Amino acid sequence: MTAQRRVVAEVLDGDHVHLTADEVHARAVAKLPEISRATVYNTLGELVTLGEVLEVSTDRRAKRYDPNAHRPHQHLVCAKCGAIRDVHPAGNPLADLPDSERFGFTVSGVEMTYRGLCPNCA
Amino acid sequence: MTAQRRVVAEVLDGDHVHLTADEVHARAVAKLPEISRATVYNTLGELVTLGEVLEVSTDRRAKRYDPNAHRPHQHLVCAKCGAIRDVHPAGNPLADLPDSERFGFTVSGVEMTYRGLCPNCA
DNA sequence: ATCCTACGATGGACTTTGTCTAAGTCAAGC
DNA sequence: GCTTGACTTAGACAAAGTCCATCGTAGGAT
Repeated sequence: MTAQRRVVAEVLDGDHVHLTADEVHARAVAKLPEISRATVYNTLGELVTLGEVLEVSTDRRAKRYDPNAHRPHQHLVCAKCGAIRDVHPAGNPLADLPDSERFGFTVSGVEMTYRGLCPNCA
Repeated sequence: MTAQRRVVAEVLDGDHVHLTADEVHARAVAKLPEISRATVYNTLGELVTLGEVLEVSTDRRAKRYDPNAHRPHQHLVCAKCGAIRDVHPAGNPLADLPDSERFGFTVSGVEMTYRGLCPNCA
């Protein structure tokens, strides 16, 4: 556990946090000016491998990193400002895929992205 | 309707077709050698605007273009080889998001990506 | 205390995907 | 035969991410 890794972990702390790698880097630099982009990417990659952080791709721009890796959830995204909320749909979406629609695949998970407008943008 | 646009439309024809822009370009070049990348991008963008083709982002690499724009569907992706199938889950995933989980958003749609292993890779 | 070693950090080059722009081409209409 | 405008082209550019050679440093060995 180096200073660099501690700083990255500190930046990724809180609820409804969905920062891009660049945003993580910018905030890490504020705490530790000499930290490099490569180190932030490496550390984020390790956190993902350890299962401490989830990668989220709600748009085709940058990956976002979600420290809420402990409770399964989906995402709700504002089409205008990009705000992201963690949400918990009812039911089990995996069960909603009939065998006839599985084409012999071994289905192990599903990602859902709800789209809409947040109260500010609506 | 120019030769270039016709070729792009021809490439995007069939079932379970999910080509990247580069793949579309490669196949278009096979039919019309002088077609440029920019024209393929422009034409794909127009087809998306017209609602004839859907953009699909199942991984964080390239966008894919799905000519099956007429019937709503979701996608099932092999984690290993990247094969993509169109699928039709039962139920209405939009209705599964309780009001208490909407945070005041006006929710208008949802994208689902099922992940698993295809028969070949399993 | 000094030297060695190995791991992690660093910066920069590189890759991929996509967009933009300036210039070129072609057909239709005057 | 020109002009106009839409479409196409090639290449430059941008954003996000990965890769790699080098550098620093902490901890162990002498």
